[in-house]
Amino acid sequence: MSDAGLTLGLEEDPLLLDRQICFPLYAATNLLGRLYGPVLGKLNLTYPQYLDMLVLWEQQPQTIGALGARLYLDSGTLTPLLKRMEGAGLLSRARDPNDERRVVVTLTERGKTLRSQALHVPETMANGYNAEGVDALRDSVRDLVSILAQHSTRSRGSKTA
Amino acid sequence: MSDAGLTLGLEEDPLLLDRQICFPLYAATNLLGRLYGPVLGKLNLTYPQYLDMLVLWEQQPQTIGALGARLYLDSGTLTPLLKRMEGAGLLSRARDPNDERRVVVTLTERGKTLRSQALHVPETMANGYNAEGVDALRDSVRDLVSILAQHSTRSRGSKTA
DNA sequence: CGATAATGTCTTGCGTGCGATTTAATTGCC
DNA sequence: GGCAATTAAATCGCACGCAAGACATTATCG
Repeated sequence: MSDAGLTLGLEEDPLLLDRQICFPLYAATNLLGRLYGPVLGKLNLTYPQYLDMLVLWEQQPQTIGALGARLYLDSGTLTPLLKRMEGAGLLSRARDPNDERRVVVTLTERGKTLRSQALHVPETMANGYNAEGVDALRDSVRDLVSILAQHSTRSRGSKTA
Repeated sequence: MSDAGLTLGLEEDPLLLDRQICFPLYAATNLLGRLYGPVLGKLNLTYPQYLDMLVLWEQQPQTIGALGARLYLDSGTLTPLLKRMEGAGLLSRARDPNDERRVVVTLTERGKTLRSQALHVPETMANGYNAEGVDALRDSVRDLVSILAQHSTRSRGSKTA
């Protein structure tokens, strides 16, 4: 109805794109995925698959639920993703004999070996940027993630803490 | 081959998930989208559609290219998205008579009116978080975005600067 | 003026993400 | 032991996001 012309100096338009925290995060994620794409493509990995491998290279085997807790994803996303990676020969999926509800993901030799080829990815990506402030930014965003995760009903809260 | 056991104190494993800047950004974006979802659902908007509307509420009409430059997206993403929004009656799309290559996006009355219902979204989302540090974090991520955008061949660089 | 290059959008194919539902297995509870 | 509640994955439908290519329009250059 009105033009909202009553806002004086103090309260600015809350809908300005540049006031949102969500937009830079959204844009940065998209841009980063675009930059990672060609580099990871040489390893026949997509961006989410790469993140999955990072988790598995750290600890392995792991259940789908544990992977999801770490990456803040659920089985609706992970199941098809892992099936593609299984098809690519990077890992195998099998029901946990002790609890047939769970599916345990195990790296194949091919999956383990790929790690050596991935070792250069971080520095390739960092090429050109000075790491100044990046560490602090990463920690700040990580703090935001932990706050957001608390407010999330999904992503099973089976945290270690 | 080897276990990479030669890393002494100085150089840690570059593939640790917690060393990556990309992962918190990825997780934060996903979590944020999940939190925005239900709120925006009441306005029959998705998260990317909401960002689109933020741009259009600021300036309108705009070409698809201009929208893409602002959101760091290309027409491959925007065209189907805008068609859905057109189908929802929020906007109209028409070729620019002065340059038939361009498509100009114009808000309908319904699209303009929706803004008043969206005004409460930012504070609804911020509910619970203290804005302490959020502004600084937003600016830091924005700086990262502008750096990433420079390295991106896509997202037509027709910047105002 | 005509051929060619550049530009802006559309289309296609594929891989996520997510809400919602379904199915199977385990836990609780009596 | 038996049955409801809970849990873990899988499945389904939909909406992105992107690379690559197709297409029409405009600009450029000889």
